[in-house]
Amino acid sequence: MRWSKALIPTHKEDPSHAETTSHKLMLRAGLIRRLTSGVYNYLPLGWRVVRKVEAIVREEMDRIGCQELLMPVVSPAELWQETGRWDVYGKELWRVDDRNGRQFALGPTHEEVVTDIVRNEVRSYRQLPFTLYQIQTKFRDEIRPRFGVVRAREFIMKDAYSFHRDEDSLDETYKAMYDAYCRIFDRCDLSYRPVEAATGAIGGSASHEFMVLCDTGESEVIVCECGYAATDERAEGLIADIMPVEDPLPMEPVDTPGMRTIEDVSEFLGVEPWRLIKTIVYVADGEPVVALIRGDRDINEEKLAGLLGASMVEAAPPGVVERVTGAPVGFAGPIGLSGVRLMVDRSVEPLTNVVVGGNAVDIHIRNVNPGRDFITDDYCDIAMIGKDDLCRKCGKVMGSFRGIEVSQVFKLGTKYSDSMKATFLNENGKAMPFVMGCYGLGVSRTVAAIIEQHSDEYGIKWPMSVAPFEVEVLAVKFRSEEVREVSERLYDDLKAAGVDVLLDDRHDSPGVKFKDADLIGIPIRVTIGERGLKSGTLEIRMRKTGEQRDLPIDGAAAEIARIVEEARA
RNA sequence: CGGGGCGUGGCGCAGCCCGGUUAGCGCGCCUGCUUUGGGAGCAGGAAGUCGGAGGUUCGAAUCCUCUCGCCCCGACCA
Repeated sequence: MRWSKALIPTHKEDPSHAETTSHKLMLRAGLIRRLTSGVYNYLPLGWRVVRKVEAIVREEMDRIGCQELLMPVVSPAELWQETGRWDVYGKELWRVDDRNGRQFALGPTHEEVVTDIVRNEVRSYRQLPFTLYQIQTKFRDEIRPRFGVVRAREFIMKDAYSFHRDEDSLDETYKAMYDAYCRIFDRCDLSYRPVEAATGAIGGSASHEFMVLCDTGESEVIVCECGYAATDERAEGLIADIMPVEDPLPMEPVDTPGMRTIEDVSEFLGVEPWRLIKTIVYVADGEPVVALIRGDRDINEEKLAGLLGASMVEAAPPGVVERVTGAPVGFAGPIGLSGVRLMVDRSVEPLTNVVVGGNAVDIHIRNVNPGRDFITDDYCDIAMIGKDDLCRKCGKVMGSFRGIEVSQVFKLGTKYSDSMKATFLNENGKAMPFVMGCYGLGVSRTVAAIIEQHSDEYGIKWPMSVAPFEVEVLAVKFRSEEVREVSERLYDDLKAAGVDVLLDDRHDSPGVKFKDADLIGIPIRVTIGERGLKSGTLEIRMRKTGEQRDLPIDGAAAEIARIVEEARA
């Protein structure tokens, strides 16, 4: 490609509305342009990178025996209603109507569609297992798109779905996919970490996310030196017990007029928040549930939903709270409740003489003792992880880092095959639901993640494996016949050698061309100028290390092609 | 959805508070000449319904009302 003919619109100044490194550089280097909030054009340079990443993904998917296919972006509402996700997915599911008012979803993920294919086409256990994948534009109507393509409403994703006769077979593919993902991110030269993850709206029994380490990342990961790593939504920890040993005192109701929050009550009664029990009423798939946790901690709704086996858990509306507790919001407590399931976090167990809501207006109760004043069958973990929590595996204090979630894999089990009645016949002729796994990888997000980890104050430093071009031939003073001739010959020779090469043949001043070269970050820059030509040399410079040296013009193309070959992943 | 901010040639911004010639600046773009190893110089030039609608006024980029869009923080969320 010749720069003079290419659409590579670079900018000298940072765009005013971009905050993160990758967002700024993708705009400045002419990789992307915003069309509207959370929706981007991929310009030629950006698209070349996307294609390189896709190629790596395809190679690694094909290597473990996956088959590529393409499903439609648009799918009918009925399919989503079969699994209940038409309602569960919420506003993030981008819905559209056709001219007859029929409803459709723009696919955010394709479990329903792929399961529909498989239930119609696959009959026998002999055909199992297999994995289908696609690379496609996905839609999620994000509540707040941000950071350029990192959280976009329209983005490019690789999604794969595996089908099995049993859990063992799923485990095998899950492991193979996990390993393939490691190879993909290694080849993209990313520093990443797989971590245990929550399953969220996709559902299923186990899940990992691959996190690219990055301070501006949106996700928080909890890690322990023993090797434990999980997202903050998923992480389990031991909440340090700070309750001193006390003798239980008799319960005592107290007037707390208008004191509805932990903060209010804590201040009003002069007790620390951890000496209160927070009581929250939820509605889980239509059923009210009461959750208890130490007053200074928060409930993790994700964990609560998991333990209840519910697909949707949300804070109960005031009406439900009143019906369940007999009091308006702000005075709920565990004492005297009946006919409602009680979920008690482990942090409550060691508490003595604490304050709870009195289930009556303007009343709280002091000196409540779990086990004596209310009973639970079992203490569970429904706590949002906290800063000083200890590792459950080794007991040490855990740390955290921030990251960009570039992919997530799930063991779905039969969640979708059950609700969509997707079955195969086993050896005994019995209809069994497919056991499924699904495996997403954000391609466009991966591109941004690579930039986050590979840039400096001057611009991007592409790894060879994903660079839009492998070599840039920078002709200083392209008007000079000698320079032009050598540049053109090198350009042709490199192309002939199968190297992706960009020739900067613009009639601009050297400064402009050097700055642009640094900005777009092609791994190898070859500078051809009158200065070097006098001694029969050209200069080769590595963007990543800054290392540079002169090469004799004769044989330069072969030498450069060799270096490129060596650096390809 | 709550809070904050911003919409002025392609990009980055000034002007607005305190209304008053043809709305400016830097970069970019076009033409010509010179220049060519780290964002060149000179000369000439094109390009803006000041986000949109309504209002106040003799007069609105500027004041008022409504509206649309964009960004940030939060809530939320594979």
